[in-house]
Parts: sequence; structure tokens; C-alpha cells
Amino acid sequence: MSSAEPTQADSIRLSIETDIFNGLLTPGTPLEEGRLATRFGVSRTPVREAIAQLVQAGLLTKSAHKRAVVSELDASKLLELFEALSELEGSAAFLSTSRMTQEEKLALADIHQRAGELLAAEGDPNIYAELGATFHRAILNGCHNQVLIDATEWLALRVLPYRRFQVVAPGRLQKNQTEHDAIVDALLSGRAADARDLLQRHTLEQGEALMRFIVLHKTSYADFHSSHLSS
Amino acid sequence: MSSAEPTQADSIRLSIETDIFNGLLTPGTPLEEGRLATRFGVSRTPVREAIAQLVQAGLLTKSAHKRAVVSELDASKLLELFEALSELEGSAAFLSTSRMTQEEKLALADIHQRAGELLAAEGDPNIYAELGATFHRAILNGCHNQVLIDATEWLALRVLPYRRFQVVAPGRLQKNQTEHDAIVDALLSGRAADARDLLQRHTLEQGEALMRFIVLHKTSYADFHSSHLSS
DNA sequence: ACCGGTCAAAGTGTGTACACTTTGATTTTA
DNA sequence: TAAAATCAAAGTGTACACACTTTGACCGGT
Repeated sequence: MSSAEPTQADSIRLSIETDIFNGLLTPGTPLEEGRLATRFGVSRTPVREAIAQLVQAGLLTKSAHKRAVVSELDASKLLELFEALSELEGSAAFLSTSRMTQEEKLALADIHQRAGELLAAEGDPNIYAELGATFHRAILNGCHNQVLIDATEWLALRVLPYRRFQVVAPGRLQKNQTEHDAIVDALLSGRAADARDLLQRHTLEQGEALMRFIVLHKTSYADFHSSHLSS
Repeated sequence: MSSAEPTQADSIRLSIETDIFNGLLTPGTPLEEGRLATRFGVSRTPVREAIAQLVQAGLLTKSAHKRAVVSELDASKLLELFEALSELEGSAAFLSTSRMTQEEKLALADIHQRAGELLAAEGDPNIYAELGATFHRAILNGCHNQVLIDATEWLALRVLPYRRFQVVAPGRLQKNQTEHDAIVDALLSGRAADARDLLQRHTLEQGEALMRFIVLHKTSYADFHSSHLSS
């Protein structure tokens, strides 16, 4: 998938991808091959391939003879997505409990502790969010099953465009930290079933919180994005 | 993805797909765009798109400027695949326990019973295998989470080319039926955690059995395939 | 005999032209 | 006036040509 010399289609795919993640391309926006081609200074062929890849990744939706559009997730689909994602992460946690190396466990504990300190010092919420992502990745990778990892990241990719919404609800960060605490405890003490259950519920709740926020602000989606970008 | 008028690329993808499933294209075989184009009587463009789709599906493997080859699964990858698949199916079973409608539960029980009768009558093992696939699908679909269903089928697709190997080991069918029995029992009586655990282990064991068989007959892969096809 | 470089053949990546489908507005008709 | 038919514009699907990369064989030097 990745090569020493990435093909043009790959670069274009990446570019569109980040545009989606950054909110420059909001869900529902139609993509026209010709415009993208001129914009990137290439022909339509590599653009078409990039689009095809993004369709398979789930970021774009397309039917024959029609333009591809940035995938839009309604509330129920978003919930399904998080439910599936939470199951996969839970499974990974279950496996990781018995498979993480000592180094990996130490790294996980370290990440968790750093996040706790940052929270106590009331540091930058963005950095805290970044640490949270690292935390989840550490557990996921700990399962040492690349297929499971790929499948999980495949799902996670599709909610990434909506992650920018994750806003600090009062007390939410503290709750998050407490839940992480329980997860680390279960995982490090070998209680695999507990680790699964805790992480599964944790991810699902994160999704539900995000969903509530999105549904509330649905009408001002574009505005919210642009205001965030200009800041 | 599917349309009233499927594009040529779609037809070609389907054709290659079935060729892989039927063993006409064995893992490791390189695919050359030009030959496929002339074979299907089209240009290389739709062929390239079909290949791109199959790469994303995991059935083909490809790197830049090189030919696509039918994906080959070594023992460890196959094990990872079944492990991930078993986790997903387990999760689906967990959810299905509380979500299947009465009709769905009855249908599941019916499928299981028909399989039991077929087994007792020493019927066609192929039909029994078909019933088994239906059994798994019934539970999977019962979770009513399309994202989870899609992800599971995405993984299952990749082991499909190897399913033809599934051969009747003595007593294996009876063991299979007994396990299905326990799964149905747990699922219908609302023991969700048990349903997950049983189906998870069941699928994993199926995978391990398949893996053992493949590793044993690895050297005569092509021969086995052709002999099966001619019968 | 072995190793490195050179070159041609094979095959992919991309540009370009054209055919076909879709869509929406305009015109026609009851 | 409203509904159906028509047509043009927009945009995708495919064919074809060509450039670039890869690969393996050939070849000369050591």
C-alpha cells in the first residue's frame, strides 16, 4: 500500500483524505473528477483511482455514473459505527491483556500517567486528546494481531472527520481519565474479561457523547468547521 | 456499490472474484492487466479498477509498478484472520442474543435442526456445509448492525478461497453440530456472554482445523484444487 | 566461474479523446 | 396550467497511446 515512490494517485488520495479530516471537505460535498484533476495538475485517471480507494475506505460514497460525495453519517449509522468499533477495541483489549510485552505495558502506564498529570495541571485539552488517541492505539497494537488492528483502524477512519467536534464537556475529561484508570488496572492485572468490558463500554460512551453533540449542532456544521479553522 | 446497471469494472471484479473462489486462480498467481483486458474484451481501464477494488478487499496484493497477485496467506496470517473473525462473530452473537426478532430466532433454530437431521441421515456433506454457512450468517445478521456485519464479511471474504479445503475429518461434523447446539441454546435462552464465548471459540477452532489441513497439504495446493474441480 | 553494469522486453502509470448516462431546464401538448 | 416529451449541458465510463519503471537476460571485466 505504501511504497518508496508513492504513485500520484496515492498522493491525491492522501490530500483529499486530510481535506476531509480538516473539514475543508464537509460530509455531503460532491467531488468532481475534472476539477480535482486540474487542481492537482494531473489527468483524471489518477484522481479516479484515488476516489476509488477512498470509496473502499468508506470516506466517500459513490454510485455508477454519479459523482462521489463525502460520506455522511446520520445518527443511527454513527451509532452502529461506534458500537462495532467498541466491540473491536474491546476484543483487542482482551487479547492485549495476555499479549502485551513488558515494555508495551510500561509504555501504556506511562501514557496514562502523563495524561493524568496533564489533566491535573489543566493543560491543553488538544494535547490531552492526542494522548487519549495514543492510549487507545497502544492497547490496540498490544493485541499483536495485524488483521484485527487493520479492521479496527478501518472503522476508526470513518469517524475521524467527526472527531473535531469532540469538545470538552464539563467533567468529561475527568470521567475519561477515571475510565482509563480502570482499564489500565484491569489490563495490567490480567483481568482480560474486565479489560474488554471496560474498554468496550468506554468507547461506546465516547461515541454516544460525540453523537449527541453532533446532532445538537447539526444545523451549523459548516459554520462550526470554518470557525474552528480560522482560530 | 451495486447498481441497476453494473459497470464493466464491477462485472470483471465479480468474475475474477469467483475465479479465485473456485480455485482457477490460486494464491500467488500474478494477474496481468493486458491479458485480462483482452480476455474480457475490454480495455485495461476497467480491469485496473476491478483490480484496485480487489486489492482493497484483500483478495489481491499489489505494490506500485508491479503486477497484482492473488493474496497468499501463510499460517500465521491465516491464524490472525480467524482470530479476528472469531472475535467479530462472537460480538455479533452477543448483540444478537438481545436483538434477534422472534422470527429470526425461529429461523435460526430451524436451520440448526435441519442440519441435525441431515447429519443423522448422513446426507451430503456439501449441503451440510452450506447449512453451516447459513447458520453463521443468521447469527451475524441478527445483530442488526450493518457496520459490524460488513466488517465481518470483509474478513470472511479473505478466507473464502481456502474454504474449499474444508474436508470432513472423522467426527468433525458431529463435533460441529454439538457446538452449534450449545450456541443456539445460549442464544435463545438469553445468555449473551455465553453465546459470544461459544461462537468465538467455535469459529477459532474451525480456523485452526482448516489451517492444519492447509499446512499439511501445502505442497500439493494446485493439484488438490484441480482434482476437486474435475470431480 | 563470479560479479557488476547494460540493455531490451514486459508491464504498469498517466494523459487524452470520445461515448454514454444523468440531470435539469425548456418546450410541447392535452 | 400542469404534465409529458425533448434537448443540451455536465460529468462519468472506457478506449487508446505513450512514458516510465521494473525485471531478467546478456555481456564484459576481474
